[in-house]
Amino acid sequence: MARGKVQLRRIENPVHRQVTFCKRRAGLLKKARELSVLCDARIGIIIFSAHGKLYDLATAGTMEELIERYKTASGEAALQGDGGGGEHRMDPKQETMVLQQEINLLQKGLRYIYGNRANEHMTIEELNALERYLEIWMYNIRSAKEGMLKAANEILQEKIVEQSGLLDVGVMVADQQNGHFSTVPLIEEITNPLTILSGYSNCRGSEMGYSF
Amino acid sequence: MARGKVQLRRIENPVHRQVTFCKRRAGLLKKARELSVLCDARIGIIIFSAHGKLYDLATAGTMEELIERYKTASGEAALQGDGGGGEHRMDPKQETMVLQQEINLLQKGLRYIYGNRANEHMTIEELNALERYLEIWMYNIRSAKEGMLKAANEILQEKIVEQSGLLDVGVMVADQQNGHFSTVPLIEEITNPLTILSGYSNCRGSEMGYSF
DNA sequence: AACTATTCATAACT
DNA sequence: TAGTTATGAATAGTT
Repeated sequence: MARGKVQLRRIENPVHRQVTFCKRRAGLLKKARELSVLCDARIGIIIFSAHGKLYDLATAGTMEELIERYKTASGEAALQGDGGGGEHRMDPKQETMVLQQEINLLQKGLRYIYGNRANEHMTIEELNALERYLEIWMYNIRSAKEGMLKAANEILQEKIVEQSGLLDVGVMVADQQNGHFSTVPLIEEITNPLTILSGYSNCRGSEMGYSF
Repeated sequence: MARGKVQLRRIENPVHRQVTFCKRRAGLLKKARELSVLCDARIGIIIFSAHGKLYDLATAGTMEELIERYKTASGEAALQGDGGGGEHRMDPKQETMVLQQEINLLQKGLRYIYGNRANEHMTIEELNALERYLEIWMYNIRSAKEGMLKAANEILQEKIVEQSGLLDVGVMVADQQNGHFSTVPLIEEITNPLTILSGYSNCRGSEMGYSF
């Protein structure tokens, strides 16, 4: 790649080969980290040198998690046959894996926050991932509450349509703007399960115009 | 790398992110193949896109073989397994109880958000509690990140105390407004002291005495 | 998908 | 083993 075009075959000189291995290995891992950050991907790399030494990288969580997820994801549509790549879709098993990964991260986060930070180390990457989860959660939960509020108001509206009027609805709306609305009285009045639909989303809050 | 230096953080524009993901993924796999050939190495790469699609590469044999070899080489000291437990070095049992409660709620929340909402009912009280947890978490995580940034800045400050100074503060401010800052590469690339922002907006932390 | 202007990675050299 | 440099590669923005 410099001072002479590279020949795509094994470097015979052991010294050159070793030097190139170190340099290119570093370059490869750097590229992987960049790709992971830039494009929000999770990447695991396993490198065995010619002499059998292991070098690895896992940009999110642990290599074990990635391997587990890989097995799940590849096990389904393992009929690609090119041995060098393929694409797969999310399926229930894989989603379960993602879920478990998130739970692990959340538990780790809990220990980190409430426990001794000296005993629980989180990388900045894990913290960023956790923060992203939280943003998504926050959005979903607020959407769910909003939906509940809407449903509750409709029910209340029905119940009191022939009675005194719409006074309490205004209160509820005002509370909604605050991000909260009073719960216990509301819960006592709502007797049916509220199924909320806010749209399952992979989006993060910032992309949805939601500012936390 | 071309027509403008790359910013080492997540590409917000989804189209750009997708295009970059494709290009860089191809580049990464090419680099891996080259390294494998040139230096006689065995390389496995697992990539999960942000949307969960799997892309992989195994330069020798199968990925399964590489994984097996990885597990052997990485040592059997891998003792995992804290799935659902509050195994905790911290003594206060009460804290463990609280922790377990939170985990249960969080798991329920995950199932609720990602799973079938018809199978998982959450009361509005639970949603509110979850929201409060998330707010507290968000605060703690951002505090942790801030602390890391601060520590990194102090180290950087020491290293360059006799050098130029305060030029690139704007960059980090922008990053913080975005809620993210890039991680390892950042520390390597930022050569100026960085100013930390304190205080967060749009969050309620009244229970903790935080004003953000 | 194809095309550059640039930046980046690195082979050879020191 | 580490640092420098000339050069080839990768790729961000654009068409």
